[in-house]
Amino acid sequence: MVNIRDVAKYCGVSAMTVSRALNNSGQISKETKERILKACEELGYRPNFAARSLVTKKTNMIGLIIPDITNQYYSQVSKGVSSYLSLHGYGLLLCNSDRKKEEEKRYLNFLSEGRVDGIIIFPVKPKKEDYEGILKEIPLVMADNYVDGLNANFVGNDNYHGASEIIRHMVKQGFKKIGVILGPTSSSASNERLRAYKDVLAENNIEYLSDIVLESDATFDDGFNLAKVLIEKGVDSIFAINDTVALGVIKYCYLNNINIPYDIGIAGYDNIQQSSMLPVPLTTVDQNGSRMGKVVAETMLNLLTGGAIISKKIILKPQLVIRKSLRES
Amino acid sequence: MVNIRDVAKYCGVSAMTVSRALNNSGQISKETKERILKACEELGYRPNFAARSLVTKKTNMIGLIIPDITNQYYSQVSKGVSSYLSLHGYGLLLCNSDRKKEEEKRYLNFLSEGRVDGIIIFPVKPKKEDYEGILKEIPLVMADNYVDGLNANFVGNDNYHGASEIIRHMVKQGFKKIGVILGPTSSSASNERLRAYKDVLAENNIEYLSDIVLESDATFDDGFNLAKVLIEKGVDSIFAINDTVALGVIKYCYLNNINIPYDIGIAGYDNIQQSSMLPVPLTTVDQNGSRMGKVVAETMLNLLTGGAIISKKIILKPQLVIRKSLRES
DNA sequence: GTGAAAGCGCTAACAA
DNA sequence: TTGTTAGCGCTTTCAC
Repeated sequence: MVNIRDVAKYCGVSAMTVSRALNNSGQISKETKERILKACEELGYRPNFAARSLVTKKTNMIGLIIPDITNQYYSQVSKGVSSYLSLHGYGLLLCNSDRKKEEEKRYLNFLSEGRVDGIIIFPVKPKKEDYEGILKEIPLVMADNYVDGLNANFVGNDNYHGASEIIRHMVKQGFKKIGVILGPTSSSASNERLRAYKDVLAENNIEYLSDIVLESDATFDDGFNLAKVLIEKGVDSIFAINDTVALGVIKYCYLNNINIPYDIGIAGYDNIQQSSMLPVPLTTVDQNGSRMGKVVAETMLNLLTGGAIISKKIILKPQLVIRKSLRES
Repeated sequence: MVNIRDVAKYCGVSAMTVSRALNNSGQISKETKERILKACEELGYRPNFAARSLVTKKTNMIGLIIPDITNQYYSQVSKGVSSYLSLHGYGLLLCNSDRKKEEEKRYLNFLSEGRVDGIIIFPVKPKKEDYEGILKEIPLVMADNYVDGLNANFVGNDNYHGASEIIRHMVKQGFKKIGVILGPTSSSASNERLRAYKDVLAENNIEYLSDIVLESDATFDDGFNLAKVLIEKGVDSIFAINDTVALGVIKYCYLNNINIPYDIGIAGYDNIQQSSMLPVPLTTVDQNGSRMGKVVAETMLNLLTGGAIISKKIILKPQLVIRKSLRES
């Protein structure tokens, strides 16, 4: 592997001059610069990342920890992050926590060896103490699940708003016994949506029944399995914590000849691409993962460059997407 | 940031001894080792990645270049790669080329600064000369699109086999004028499937009509737009290069009240999760992205550890998944 | 079983 | 405008 000194020797200059040519730093005559750049081409010189980052203390890398890359919301987030970073000369170190706390911890450890300049995390069942240590060591942006009392930058979706909108729509469509499939209790997103659910029921004088509000790990299989439970309890509709769960519910209905939306109404959350192409298109809430990705990456880079941070807490407004799974209006 | 010398001083030993304790290398008494490890805990010491990799010339990082992370096949591949790497102490540097050649090149450059120990690439419109240079510098595993004459490790899906199976099934179901939406001409996957298409038609004495075989960039929108073109040409069925394209076709049919499978038969490729949950479930070919991810990562690590490589060219067999979009058997 | 010296490839700071 | 020196934090080599 050819190094900076080989180039220097080849050009009859010092290593420092080559470094300057490559980094546009300091004063350097146009001719020598061009000569050096040409030599780098010819010799196939590539600056050594480790050496550079050892001295500059910068990696131009950002770590992204997400629960599940095969979930479309997160893949959109990843794409948004990736595009924004790439545009600004940064690389992405992707960590798929698989919704496991231990994996998340392992990755946090892995990243904290100085592999990245900052960490963006979409945490699973977050607790304050999990992130207090790392927060002192490396810039951190948290997303989706707010951790109370943690002085970290946060970008969230307005879950209360999104859920209120869709539940209100459900009530307006005439549904009265609305079953819910939540995410884990430690998920603030899930809790906010539950709060909205309760408030909208109260607004409409509908009794809250805790036995038709179920907790889950927010997977497709959970949707499939819990649909059975809820339907046996006589709900007239189901609000799923995300579209993937809703797809599980829909699969159950499909296999059991339960008509959507007349036997049962279904509402999702996320607006994944396929939601619009179902037998009965899914009414859902669009969180715009790609926008989230961009914003979270932008926040990170602002943090790194010390640029003005408008707010330590950014809340994005999701949008209700009305389709046919809650009957026609 | 606390470094190895701080730990050494704290323990009253040399930096070297600390290094040994951390790496299980060389001889070291059990007591000192434990004492040092405990001190590392206490001081919150984290080994510096850059310094370590500067001397060892290892990063424990693998770069993955894929066309589009929001495509489910690639997100499954990514998950497969990620899990396997994580299991073996490696990290994943994800590069989303966005199906753009220039992005791919930029990433290749970025990675070749010694940021990773090896590169796994799912190339877009690959040409031999694009990879000859990089191949000399860093271990490379190519996937999906074979590049003729390039002496690189390759993992592919048997596209000829997969396409033959599904086209044969189409013919058996009575379809005679089968329109095709291909990927780019430079994609060997696409070309192999086209070859299978031609061979199966010939086998069955069906004339090959080049005007119902269209090229595309393999996106959802391409499926939607080209469906119109093909249907106006009077095809009785469409074989889409992937499920995403097929979903585009299905959306077109849905919006135009064209009945699947009676007005038109649809076949996809990839078996993404949602294919089974469509109004009319999609007959497709399962490439098992997660298995592909695992195999490609395994090949990479074998390459790095110099372990026996069974073959430089691994071909995985995909599986025909029969559902209802080509009528019931 | 442990330590001292050297150096990985680069850039910051200062000197010329 | 260019060069010299030093050192980033670690491991390799060799000596004890």
